[in-house]
Amino acid sequence: MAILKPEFYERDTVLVARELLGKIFVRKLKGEVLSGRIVEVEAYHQIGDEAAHSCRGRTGRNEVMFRRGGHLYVYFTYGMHFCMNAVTEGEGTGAAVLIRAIEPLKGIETMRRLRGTKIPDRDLTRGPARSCQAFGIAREENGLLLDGNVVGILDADPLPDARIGVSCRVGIKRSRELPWRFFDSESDWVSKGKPSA
DNA sequence: CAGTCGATGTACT
DNA sequence: GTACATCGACTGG
Repeated sequence: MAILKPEFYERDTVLVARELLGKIFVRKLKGEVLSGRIVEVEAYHQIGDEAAHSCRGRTGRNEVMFRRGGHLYVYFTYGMHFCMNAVTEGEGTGAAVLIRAIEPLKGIETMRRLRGTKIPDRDLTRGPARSCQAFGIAREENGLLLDGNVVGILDADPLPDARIGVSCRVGIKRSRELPWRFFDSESDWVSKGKPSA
């Protein structure tokens, strides 16, 4: 399967979020390929979404979120964690899809090493900050293109609609009512985070 | 199993 | 100061 091109990301953010389920996130780290299946995502948008980092306009922190679709937006939060997003829509829009959980496929030994030995395999990637740590995603990866050079997402068969779970987003207070979290309802790797509404 | 709570840096009021 | 797109250790049942 091929790496998803910018045209995939430059569409409606909620649509892109749904279609990212089942696709394969790949990350090259020191010559090794880490990969996994995306099983949980959330959409964020500057317009009508008070929870998005972009909701009050462009700043130094969220600058990448305003680039054209197909970039990787990584941010630091809670003093110790990173989360990663795929930027969507066109230049200047300020929208992205948060990758909340991934089912590990390749490079599990490396993920175990990056996450720490006492972590059960089940918790390697079950959550946005855990996924970043398992794939070695941090500040240096912010702003990279998802072109497969260092990071990228491989196309795969779409999930049937009946298999896609929908809920409100996790860990936010503003715009909590938006049903913009999507997950593979048959996956054991979806995070345990509780929707905020 | 569920609930609570501290850690810890950055952005923003 | 305060909030934060979280996690892991700890508690009690």
